Amino acid sequence: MSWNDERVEMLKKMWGEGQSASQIAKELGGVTRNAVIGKVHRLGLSNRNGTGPTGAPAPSTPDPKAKPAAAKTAEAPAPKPAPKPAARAEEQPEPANEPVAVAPISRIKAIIPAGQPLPPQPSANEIDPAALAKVSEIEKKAKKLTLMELTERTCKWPVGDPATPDFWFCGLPVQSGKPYCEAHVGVAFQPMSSRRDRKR
DNA sequence: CCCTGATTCGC
DNA sequence: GCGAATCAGG
Repeated sequence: MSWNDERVEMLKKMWGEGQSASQIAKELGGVTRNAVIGKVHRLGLSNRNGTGPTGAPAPSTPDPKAKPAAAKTAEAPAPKPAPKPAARAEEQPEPANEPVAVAPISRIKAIIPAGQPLPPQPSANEIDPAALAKVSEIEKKAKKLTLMELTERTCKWPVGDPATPDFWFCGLPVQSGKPYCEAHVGVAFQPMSSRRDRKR
């Protein structure tokens, strides 16, 4: 594979979106994250600075400080949080286990940082009691990861209100293929039969 | 252990 | 120019 225009554009786009090199590599295919990083550097966009619009690329400070290695990645996406998920009283975004397209895991990181609604919130409601019990139990063991700590193999089940400090992601090992751990898969993927219309 | 980006250097 | 190996860190 080579860096044709399309691929470079994709790279630029995703990098600009804050995607990690490994994710970009996966998306592009045929390259490793090293290749992506190498390309990023060659393109001169290693620093996720929006190149100065006024042609002022704001070159790194000519700081003669001896310490070329490890340039702390000081990124501050700081999205605008505040969306009250509780507003979702009417809708019930719980995915069933059929043609449901839960958040594609490769996109989840791209979506969340953008201040978008989070994955299926367990509106503890209408869910198999057994599964629920299981959840509350494993939540004690949850690793309580932050957004940045999530990976393809950590449960992305959100717990709490994003607007409060008591917000975290489950983080337990995911069930192969799914975005959630076993317990959360249990409540997220309800058989259509069990979540029958209870009102709707 | 999982992951991140940064750098080096032979190709 | 490319990217694997390596490094430095979370």
